[in-house]
Amino acid sequence: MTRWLGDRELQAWVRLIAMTELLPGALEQQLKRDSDLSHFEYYVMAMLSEAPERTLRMTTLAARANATLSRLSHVVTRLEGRGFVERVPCPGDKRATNAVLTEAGWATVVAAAPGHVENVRETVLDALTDEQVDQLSAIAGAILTRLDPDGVMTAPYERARVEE
Amino acid sequence: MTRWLGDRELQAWVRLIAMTELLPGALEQQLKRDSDLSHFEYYVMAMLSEAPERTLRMTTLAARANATLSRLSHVVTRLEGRGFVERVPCPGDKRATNAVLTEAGWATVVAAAPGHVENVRETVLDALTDEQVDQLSAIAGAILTRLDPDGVMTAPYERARVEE
DNA sequence: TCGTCGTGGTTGTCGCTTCAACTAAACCAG
DNA sequence: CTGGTTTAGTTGAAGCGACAACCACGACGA
Repeated sequence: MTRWLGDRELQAWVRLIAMTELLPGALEQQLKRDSDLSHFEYYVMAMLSEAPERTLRMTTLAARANATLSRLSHVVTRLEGRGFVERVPCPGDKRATNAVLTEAGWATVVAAAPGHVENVRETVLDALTDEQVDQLSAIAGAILTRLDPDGVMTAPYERARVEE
Repeated sequence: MTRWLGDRELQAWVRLIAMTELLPGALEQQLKRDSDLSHFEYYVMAMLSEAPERTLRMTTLAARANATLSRLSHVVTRLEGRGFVERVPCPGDKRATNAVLTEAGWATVVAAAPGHVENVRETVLDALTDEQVDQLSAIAGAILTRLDPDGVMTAPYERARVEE
């Protein structure tokens, strides 16, 4: 016997769906327009920009960006073509590949960041009270526990950040 | 001067991103596996199943499913090929097309629904307290105000629902 | 040191979404 | 009722992601 959704559950659910459907588009659009990057490309480069040496193993980077290795590989190929990232064979393990953010890539992320952050503020954070921001954090955290039990994706942010 | 994100804001943001990245995949996977439908296909058919006569104008349906007309058109073409939906010229306005859910389509949604709802419960609702469900509703509502000011997408659900 | 299994990564193909162009019908001004 | 604009929808090409097949290297037991 199925437990159907009550009114409040249904409302929360429908809104969540609508949000997850709409939000990516909004981010995508701004980044594409202002910096000619997809959100995923931006995110990948952002992860690299914060890594020591601006370098990360493909596998690690994939986990951080929550992508399959395949997806990442394709994207890195494109980013490499645009001169934003470089592939460097990993010394020590010859199977492995390191992705390194180039100077041009760094400049691109740095240029894209303010607009992106501004967009995030406008569409999400500024719409919420401080209290709601914390609630959202807790809620998303709880859901992620189901979705991504190992917390691979958010792990690097769980600790306090030093700076941007 | 950019207002960077504080720790709590950053945490909420990263988690939100992770969630919006992971959630669609989780839904997709279950529906694909159990009913051979994409979430979007399911949603389109679900909208039709609740409409009077199981019929909706393409434009209306697109708004309800938060899709472009183009995307919807392609999907309806595929669903038509599988015998789940039929296109019927709209009497009254010869420009318009009505999409109608067939008997087979109806049967398919009805069969898919319980598993889908169960999945939604498991991955989202059961992870939250009753209080959090309401908070989520409010938060998503606030964000949607920015994302979709006219509330086209969620409108049909804003009023109390009769049943599933 | 050889065979086997597991890991890290790449590549090709297919399906879906987006975008731009296009058709056709309705509306409307004069 | 004529020409221009808006609305409704379709279509084809192009790009991206998922999946599966694949290769290369490393680890490990015999």
